Amino acid sequence: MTASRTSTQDDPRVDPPLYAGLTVDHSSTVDRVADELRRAVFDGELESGTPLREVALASSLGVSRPTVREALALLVTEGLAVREPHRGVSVASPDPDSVRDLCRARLVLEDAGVRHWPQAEAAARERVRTTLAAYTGAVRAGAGYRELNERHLAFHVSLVELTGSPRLVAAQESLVRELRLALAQVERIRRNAHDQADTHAELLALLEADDVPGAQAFLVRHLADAEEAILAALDLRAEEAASAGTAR
Amino acid sequence: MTASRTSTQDDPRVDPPLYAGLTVDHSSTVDRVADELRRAVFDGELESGTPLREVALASSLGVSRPTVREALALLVTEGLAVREPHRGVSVASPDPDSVRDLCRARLVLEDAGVRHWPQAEAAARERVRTTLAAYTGAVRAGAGYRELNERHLAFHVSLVELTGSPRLVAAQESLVRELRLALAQVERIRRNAHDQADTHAELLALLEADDVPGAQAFLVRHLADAEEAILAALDLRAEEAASAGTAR
DNA sequence: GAATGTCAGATTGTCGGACAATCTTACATC
DNA sequence: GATGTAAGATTGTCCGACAATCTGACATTC
Repeated sequence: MTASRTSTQDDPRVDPPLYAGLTVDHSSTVDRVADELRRAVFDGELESGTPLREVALASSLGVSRPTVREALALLVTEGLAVREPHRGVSVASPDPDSVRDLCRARLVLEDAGVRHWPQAEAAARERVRTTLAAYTGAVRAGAGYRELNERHLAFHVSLVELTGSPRLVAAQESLVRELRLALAQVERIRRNAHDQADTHAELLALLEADDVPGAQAFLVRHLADAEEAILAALDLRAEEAASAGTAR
Repeated sequence: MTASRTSTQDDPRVDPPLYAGLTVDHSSTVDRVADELRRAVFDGELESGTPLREVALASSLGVSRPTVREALALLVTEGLAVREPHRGVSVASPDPDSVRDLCRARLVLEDAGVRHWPQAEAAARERVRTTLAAYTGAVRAGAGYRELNERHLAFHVSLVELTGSPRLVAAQESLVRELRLALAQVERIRRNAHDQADTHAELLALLEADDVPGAQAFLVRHLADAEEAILAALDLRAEEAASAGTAR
């Protein structure tokens, strides 16, 4: 309620629609620390399970302990880290059950978005097209697997945006964040992202043809495939970790 | 991922299934402060828009400012309060757009739950029945409107539990929390909750008959009615506030 | 008279230090 | 082998302090 504590402020006092494109960074230190931690987690610099010590992070980042604490609390509510009372927070470790749940949940949200396609606002439909174009463009440009993941997940978020519901989009973004964590942990080993640009183009084609049931069925298959791929990679990663453990 | 920082811990070290029913309150001071604030908000003690000053709350609750800050951060992430940079946090004020979004979003989640009825686990189905029974029981017992709201919303959460997805349930609980806030603000004026026990019984009957499409259609109507009722009450409340403002 | 500059008060954002409570680990004891 | 004890580390909570920022009132300038 009373949403939008966002940056851009359209103040009614300033009459002319001037001063567009001017923005000031209103981010707090806590936000920047949280951003840095997220980046490190997504980039695989922080392996899953790694403890995030408050004092160490504070001195390392040049901020105070309360600031780090607040940032860690953010990560915890986002599901990127877990807090065990009196034991501190550590990077969350994706387990198969979590991945399965993530995929089931996002199927519900993305399916809702696809169903809304006919009634969706033109702007939302256009956003689906542009995010897909950005994805395929990145694929053709031979972008790194991290950027490909970004673009890929952005497309799936844009599907939920078809519902026009900010809260559903927020929920999807939360799911995608956790998924990104899982992917980051997986891709520390297999440093590649599937090229699924064609697959997604096919999905969009079905939508453009107003074939909603077809798009739904397509989405079900696509997400099932994705789930299977992630689980397989996760399994492979667990095996390697186990063999590394016994070898030691 | 690696969920459950919950209270009950099933430790594999203790062999006999003894010590059941023994629990220790592991809640932190922050949690208790947050609980108290939620209660005050839901009970209408704190009107929407009321600023939540850190120092005042700290001295009033007998805790330190950092503790209050952390609790307020929790409320903000839950959507029960909003933080404006350098201006502090205040109780969120439900506006019509938010209510519409909440209803649209929960329709997606609850509809997903209803669709899952045939494949849902027996325990989940049983939970729907028990929460409905608790609701109707409370209605017959002439419970207060607060308890009725609790039971009513619990039923709608139980519908999402049919999906078997913890994350979807968490999302629904978040939506319901915001809805509770809106209802609390509305009911400061009209201190009554609709008796919708019969309506919900009808929904369950459709499910028991495995008439999923019927249940879906029923749910759409029911949620549309609920949305309309809340919006009307909200409108009425806004009018009273306006007239009170001009009268002063 | 409207826009702008300035100041004081209030509140938050961030910091540093401090201490108690708790967990872990290792060691000692029965 | 189970239990008790001590040390070290880490978190949970608190206090005090200061800078940054917002608000509002007042003075200034054109």
